[in-house]
Amino acid sequence: MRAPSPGRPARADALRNYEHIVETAREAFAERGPEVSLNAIAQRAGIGAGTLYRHFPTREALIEAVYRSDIAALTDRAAELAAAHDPLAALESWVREQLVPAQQRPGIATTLKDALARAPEAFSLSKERFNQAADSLVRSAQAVGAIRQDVETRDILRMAAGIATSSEGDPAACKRMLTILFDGLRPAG
Amino acid sequence: MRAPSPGRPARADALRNYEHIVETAREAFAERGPEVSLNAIAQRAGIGAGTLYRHFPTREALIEAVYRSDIAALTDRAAELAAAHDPLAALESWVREQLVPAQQRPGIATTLKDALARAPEAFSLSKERFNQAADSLVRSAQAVGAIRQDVETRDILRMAAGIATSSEGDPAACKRMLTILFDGLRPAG
DNA sequence: ACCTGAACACCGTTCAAGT
DNA sequence: ACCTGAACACCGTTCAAGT
Repeated sequence: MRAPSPGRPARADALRNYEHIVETAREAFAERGPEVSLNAIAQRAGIGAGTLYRHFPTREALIEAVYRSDIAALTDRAAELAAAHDPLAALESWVREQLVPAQQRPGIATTLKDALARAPEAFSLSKERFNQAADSLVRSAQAVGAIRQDVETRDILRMAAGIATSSEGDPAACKRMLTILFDGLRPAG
Repeated sequence: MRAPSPGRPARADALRNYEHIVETAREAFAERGPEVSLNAIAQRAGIGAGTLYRHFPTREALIEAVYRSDIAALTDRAAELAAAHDPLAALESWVREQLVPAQQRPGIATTLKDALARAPEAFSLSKERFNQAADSLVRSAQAVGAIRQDVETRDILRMAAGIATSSEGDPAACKRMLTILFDGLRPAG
């Protein structure tokens, strides 16, 4: 069993198609949501359906390519915050101001959920790096005793995802739930 | 604009079809998940697709009918727990032992999410009653100061839904997240 | 090597025709 | 009144045929 390896192709014309599909999909996801028909994306990009499917064997693969740069930005931002603030402030700021807003954009929640589920297999470098960045923030906060020891990084990511996706269009509710989450993360009394 | 009113029909043959569709759908959802084709359900029930669509104009309506009794059981259980325990124990027991396990069954999470979103319009009695039961548990716990005042019932339901659906197949993670939730619900310090 | 686009087996949904 | 089931416009996916 070989890995799907959805890498960028080498030949110039194939690479052009690949990039063009990703850009077209980005527009289509933004306009119509992440459930938009793949045939429609192919047609809009002016290429055959088979070309889309060879480059991106699953819808997931296409979504991943579209949001790869966003995942990378989240990863970079985590490192910046860790360098500039104390561990708890860095973690809280990252979740509240970067992760949750990102997950409220269509498509990216799916990607991050997938990152969380599959990263152990390390099939995608950007997802692996994302998980490591999140884990680093959490471990640092635990190391200084700012949050409880009996929590795992994926618990926080999952709860943040649940809050982000369930509070669509209600920022006040989102803030309330995040406050509950972070109060619940305090060291057990 | 008239309400869809997906009530049970009066004529005996139509009622028989209605009930048979619900039972067939219940089996199909359990076996194949809540995304199973409606045409497949109709065929399996031995009725025409049009009959299914007249009784249940949307997939949501069919799911609602299938899980109506489960919603009612959850509602009843809330009242029982409120009568038998102190408010915090009742709320915590209800969420941990009834609500979250229920949401982990396929289909019912969708129904409860819908209940939460639409209950203000009170278009379905069982959903309205469910929300009132949950609200009663939360208000009682707030009245005795057992949980924070600045939380709304729907925040708790949403977070519980997020935890239930994101922790599939990992009971230990589910327990950890529920502990974070309930610690976060303590009166603000 | 890579691409096209017709073709396949599906899907949700509708509606003329039946009883 | 209620039901049937063919028909419509789609969907994801594949693959022979081209370049």
